[in-house]
Amino acid sequence: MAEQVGGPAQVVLTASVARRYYLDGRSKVEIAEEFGLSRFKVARLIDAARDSGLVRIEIRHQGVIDVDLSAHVQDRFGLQHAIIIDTPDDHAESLRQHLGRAAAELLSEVITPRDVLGLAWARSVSAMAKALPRLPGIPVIQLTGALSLPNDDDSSVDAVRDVARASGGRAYLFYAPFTVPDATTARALRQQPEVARAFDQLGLVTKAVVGVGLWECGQSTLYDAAEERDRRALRHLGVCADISGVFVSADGEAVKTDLAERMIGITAEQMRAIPEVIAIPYGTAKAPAVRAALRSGLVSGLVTHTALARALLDNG
Amino acid sequence: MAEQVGGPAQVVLTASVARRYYLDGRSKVEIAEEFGLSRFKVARLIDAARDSGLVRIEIRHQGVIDVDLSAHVQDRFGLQHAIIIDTPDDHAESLRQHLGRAAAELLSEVITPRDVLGLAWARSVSAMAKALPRLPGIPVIQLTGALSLPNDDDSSVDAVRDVARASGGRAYLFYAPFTVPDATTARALRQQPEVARAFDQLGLVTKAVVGVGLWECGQSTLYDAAEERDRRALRHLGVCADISGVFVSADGEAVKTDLAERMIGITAEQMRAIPEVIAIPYGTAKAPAVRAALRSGLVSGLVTHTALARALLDNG
DNA sequence: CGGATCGTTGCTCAAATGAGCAGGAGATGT
DNA sequence: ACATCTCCTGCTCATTTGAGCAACGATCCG
Repeated sequence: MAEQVGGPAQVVLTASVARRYYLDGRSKVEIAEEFGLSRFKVARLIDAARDSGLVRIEIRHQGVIDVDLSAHVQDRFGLQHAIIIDTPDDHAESLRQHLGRAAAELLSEVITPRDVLGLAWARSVSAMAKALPRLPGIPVIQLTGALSLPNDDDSSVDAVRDVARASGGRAYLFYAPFTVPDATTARALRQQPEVARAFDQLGLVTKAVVGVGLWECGQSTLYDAAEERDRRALRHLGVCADISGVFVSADGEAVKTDLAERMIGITAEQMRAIPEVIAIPYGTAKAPAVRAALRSGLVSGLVTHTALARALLDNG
Repeated sequence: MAEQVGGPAQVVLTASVARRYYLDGRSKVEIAEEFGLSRFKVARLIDAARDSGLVRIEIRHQGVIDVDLSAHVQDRFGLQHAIIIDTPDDHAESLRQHLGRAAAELLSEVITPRDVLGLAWARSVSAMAKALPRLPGIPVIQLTGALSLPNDDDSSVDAVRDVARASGGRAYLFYAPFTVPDATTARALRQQPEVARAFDQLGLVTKAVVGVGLWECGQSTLYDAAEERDRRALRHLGVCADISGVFVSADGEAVKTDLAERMIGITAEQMRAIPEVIAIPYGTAKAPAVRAALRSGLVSGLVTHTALARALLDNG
């Protein structure tokens, strides 16, 4: 870089040639004829122009997507899709809306009429559902029960209904909590017609959208809703992340838990069978969980913000 | 420009491909293999990236030369060389120094050991001479007499001596004024051995450096030094510019004048015979004169500053 | 002055590339 | 439902382009 290209006349000639080539799109042969040079000379001038920095090529996107970081993350973690939203925002609610919108765009871009869509419970998934404009008429399957949140009227059901309405396709939804007090109740609930009907479709799901939580206080709605016994038990088992109810350790292994028997939701195996699972995590604190989720191979798409993406790369 | 490239996934893919192509210098075939696309698809993505503005290519020079303007001027006026110095400066002395330095660089770039260099009298030529670092050992010919300026110790002779010293070549210099009171004196001076020896070389000159003046008060040292009678007479003859003593009209025709008989200097025909004549004008006021000089075809190289170059293009 | 070395130039040949085209999928109007 | 339209894809073939090479000229030393 920044080597010399010679004297002023040389500089002007080089710049003219580079302009004709890069900006006017002429071929080197044409340029050679125009300037009375050999095409080799033209090629060398253009190389010199690039090497010397006289020609500067930059790739950027005047929008919310950090294309470079997105590509880097996608490449680094071998993802099918990675969308990194460039926002300095760190307010959870606002972040969720931004990411929801981006995820909605991504989904409407990658979904085809032959897809079957699965939605897990997560606030970011709800945000996406609300931002979704229109979709082909595809079936939408609810993947998990819902957690009721104090300050929020969203639920897994709402998201499924929203999306099904946007698509005009069949909605497989049910009303059930994410966790129940005992395994028996859970089994009973799974027998319930609506639940059973939805779970029967699980094997057909081709694309799913999930959230990611870190198994720590305030970093996972599932953690926050769990009893202290379960929190501890799972921590002891090495649980690092919950991917909409699927537990994985820091090194990306699915972890079998007692809690699973008391949950209404998709299993690790079922999730692994889904060709594309898009996660929408946010907050730098969750970086270890996201790393675990990516390592597990369960997640193949990521929609998140710059700060978290950088955290992933810095120590990933 | 600025068309869409599709959804976020598309944007990220396009950016990745464009990065590999433009920044990493991979071939489209390689990229196609890497991303599992056809090479045609890759080509279309790259085109889209350019059209949409995702890839921006700019050509600039982080230096004093405005390469774009230079190329434009060179093209517009069919010049062999055009160097436009980007400076907001409008102080004559400072401008002269900048242009002198640039002209010196240009000269040392284009001069070859087989050239014969001619120097006319002009303050900008002196400035160039002072800035000249080294040159092949070529003959240097003085083209005109000198005008003595009140606040300036430079003269045509000094410039010739400076350059000859820089080159180590033979200097054909003489001590004579640019204008004399009558034609007889002028003829007598031309008979003078030193003058005659220099003028004998005129036909051999292959490159020359000259100044340009506008035939108005304060815009030409020759005008300022002339008597009121001559000023008027030449204005009546339609003289617009003096190119180191060669007079041309606004439409670029050489103008024959009585004054010429009282001058010690190169004629229009002799100047036309020189393959490359580089002019170093400055000051926007001189735009009409420079335009005339360019139109005359006597000048084939230009070293000047942005303001004057823009003035030339705006109304040229 | 002769010889060595370095950079520059234009060549050949194989690979990369662009223009234009035909087939197919999806959208649209009747 | 059907015909038509449009857009997208990947093909062929001719052109453009790059890598490496040998000849040339200039410069530098001995």
